[in-house]
Amino acid sequence: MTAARRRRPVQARSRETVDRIVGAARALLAREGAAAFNTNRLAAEAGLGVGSVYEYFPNKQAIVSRLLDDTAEAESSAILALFEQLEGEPLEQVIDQIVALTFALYRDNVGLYRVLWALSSEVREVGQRPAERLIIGEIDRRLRPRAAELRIDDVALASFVAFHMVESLASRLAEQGEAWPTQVRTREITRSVRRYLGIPARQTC
Amino acid sequence: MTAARRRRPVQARSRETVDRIVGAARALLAREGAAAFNTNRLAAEAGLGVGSVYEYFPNKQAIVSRLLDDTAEAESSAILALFEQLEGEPLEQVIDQIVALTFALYRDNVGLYRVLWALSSEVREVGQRPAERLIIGEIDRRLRPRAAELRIDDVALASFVAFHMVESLASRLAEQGEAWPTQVRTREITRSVRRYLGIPARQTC
Amino acid sequence: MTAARRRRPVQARSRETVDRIVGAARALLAREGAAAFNTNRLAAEAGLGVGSVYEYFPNKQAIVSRLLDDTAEAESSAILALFEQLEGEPLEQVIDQIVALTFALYRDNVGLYRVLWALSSEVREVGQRPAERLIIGEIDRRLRPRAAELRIDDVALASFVAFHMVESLASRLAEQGEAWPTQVRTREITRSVRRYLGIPARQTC
Amino acid sequence: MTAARRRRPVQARSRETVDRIVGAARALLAREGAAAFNTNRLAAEAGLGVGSVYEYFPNKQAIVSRLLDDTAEAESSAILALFEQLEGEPLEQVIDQIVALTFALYRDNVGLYRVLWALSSEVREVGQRPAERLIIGEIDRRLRPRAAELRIDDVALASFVAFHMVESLASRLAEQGEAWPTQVRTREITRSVRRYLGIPARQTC
DNA sequence: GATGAATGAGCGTTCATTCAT
DNA sequence: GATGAATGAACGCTCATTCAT
Repeated sequence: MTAARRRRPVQARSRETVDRIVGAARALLAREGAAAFNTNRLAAEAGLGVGSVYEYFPNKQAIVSRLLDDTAEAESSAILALFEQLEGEPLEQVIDQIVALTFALYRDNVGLYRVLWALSSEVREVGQRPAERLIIGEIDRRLRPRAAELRIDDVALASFVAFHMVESLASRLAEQGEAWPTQVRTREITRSVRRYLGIPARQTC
Repeated sequence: MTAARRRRPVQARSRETVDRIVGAARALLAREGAAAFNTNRLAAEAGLGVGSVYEYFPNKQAIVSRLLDDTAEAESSAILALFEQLEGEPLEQVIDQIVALTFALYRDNVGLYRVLWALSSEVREVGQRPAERLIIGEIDRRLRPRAAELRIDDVALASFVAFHMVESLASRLAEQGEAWPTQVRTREITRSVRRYLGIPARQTC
Repeated sequence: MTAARRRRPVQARSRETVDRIVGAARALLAREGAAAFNTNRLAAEAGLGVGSVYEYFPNKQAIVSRLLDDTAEAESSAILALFEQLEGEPLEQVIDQIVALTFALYRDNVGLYRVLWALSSEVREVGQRPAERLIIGEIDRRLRPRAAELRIDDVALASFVAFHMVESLASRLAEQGEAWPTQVRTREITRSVRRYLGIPARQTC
Repeated sequence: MTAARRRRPVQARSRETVDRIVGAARALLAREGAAAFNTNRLAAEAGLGVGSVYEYFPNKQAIVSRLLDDTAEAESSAILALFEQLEGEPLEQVIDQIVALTFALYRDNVGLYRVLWALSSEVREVGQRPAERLIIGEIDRRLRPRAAELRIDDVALASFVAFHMVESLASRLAEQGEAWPTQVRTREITRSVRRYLGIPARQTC
């Protein structure tokens, strides 16, 4: 237990320093963009020496990857958590809520994503991202029981399209804050997926 | 007229050189990627001195912007030409053809776009791109007469969403060549927009 | 005596740690070369923290110097021991044996010497190395009684030249394993010194 | 001819710049040692920007190699020229002159060689250096006709040993300016080779 | 207008050394 | 005495940009 008490703070310190670096990277990127994101500035932003950054990350690209992974992980785990929470709820409800959450997440992170995108030339192909596969799987699982009723031939394709429809419309509409209010934009995304999946709109009872 | 005759060749020469630079940039980017794209390599690829490149472009970013604009312009003018050619055709037909063309364009250019995007961290806001506005305007113009029939409240929003739905699904599905055949993917995009716009599936009733 | 008994183990511990560091340095250098020889790697190799290395050596150069000294000391003490063992033997015999030993030592250590030399740009002048002086002194002592007979004017010079002739030919020939067999190479070095010193070839007259 | 006149100055300029870099490298190395030899200091010493250095050399190591090659080339061509000039002269004469030249060359360059040695960890093996092979070949060519008379069994071995004997004694003795005068030192090297090769000393007629 | 040698700020990265624990 | 996380000066090298020709 003494050993544990001794080792724990060290690990905690490490994690803390890594978090400081990642946090500084996020802040720097958000505040000053990709052009200002260099290892010396990053270290300064984190309140560390450059060497310390390299104590925890093998190179600059690894920091970008970490940021990319962290952000994707945060988003997908939020979405998967909501899926879980909505287990058993009717599809209509699920769509409403997932769309609202996706939209909110994009509104907060789309700038960061853009910059990260620009920094990592070697991006994983769409559809290869593990988080994406999990979410599409979740959609697939809910769609499959109602496939016949909704006249969906290829559930995998429908899930893929539904996911990307929500994700890309959310990202595109997230930037249109001046043209339409939030509620209008989310309702429009909801309507898109519902109609795509052949789910009758609630209002037309 | 004498003056014009004298200036014309010079301007023609200029245009030609600019085209050579832009062409070389496109070729270099396609062949060796964003990392190899620097002004010295570009000048060599274009068969010019570096100085000559700076005679026609104030800086590197201007070349990237020009490439971005040229590509967007080529795409949108192809789409706008198709719109014009389909003037008077029923919406159903128009959607089919435009989707097919958009998908084909994306399949060919998505690599170049990715690389250009990575190079220009300061990208114009979505919705600000002039080509995009023109296409959305074209959609708007065709949608407006049938707005009542299709129960579309906000035609501008519907046009925006329809455009981005096609564009983003095309870009996402363009990379899924191994999962589904081309025809299946384009049909699915077509179905998405049709359903979104409330156009009944049986196109030829 | 109590004080001595208390200090001794501490000093013994110190010596042991120093030996561990020096041994690790030698191993690291032999295994991975000069480029991989840095204080962090060395500490890891020695199973110590970097700080501990600095407890025993003021800086990196001191470790290199120590290694250099240790190796030179090992070599020269082997040679001096052989000289002592051959006390009273005829010069011809002594030369044979010393050459054979020198050649063997070089064949084993030339790689380490090369690497150490590359690491220490500030090397002592030739002739200043204490071990060298001792060996040259030993040669001098044996040569002096026979100086008249061998018609040697300047015994100090002859000793210096004889030493360096053996040492440098040994180091050069040590790398020519593919061109000539070991016995041929050592015989040639022996012949060189003998002739230089004017010792007639038929050793056992 | 106009083209030639135009191109020539450019090539001349290039060569001049390369020479400036090489000269600066030599001066810097000689004056401040290996530790001060870095690309920025070198560029400053040459009165150029760092970039210009990299216009002519792919990396730092290439400059060291160039220096090494230049120095070896200068030395060996001086020696080979002397060999040529002494064509037909008796071996005794040749040895005298070659030793004197070698000694003089070493006295001037031994410091530079030491530093270059330290900078290039990946040094060519002894015996692999092309200049060395040429000189040994030259010795071999002169020794062969007299091999029987001098009772030399293996001319190749004798040439190798003679070369390295002169070279290494020259380099070792070059640093002993305070112990013995130049003439004494060169005479001792000459005596060494003569005796090694079995050539009777001039003085003992 | 064209050239390309020259530039040098600034990058990513290393590693000898320190010092709080 | 031991530790190893933290440091930051300094390195090798790149490449957008300039300017004398």
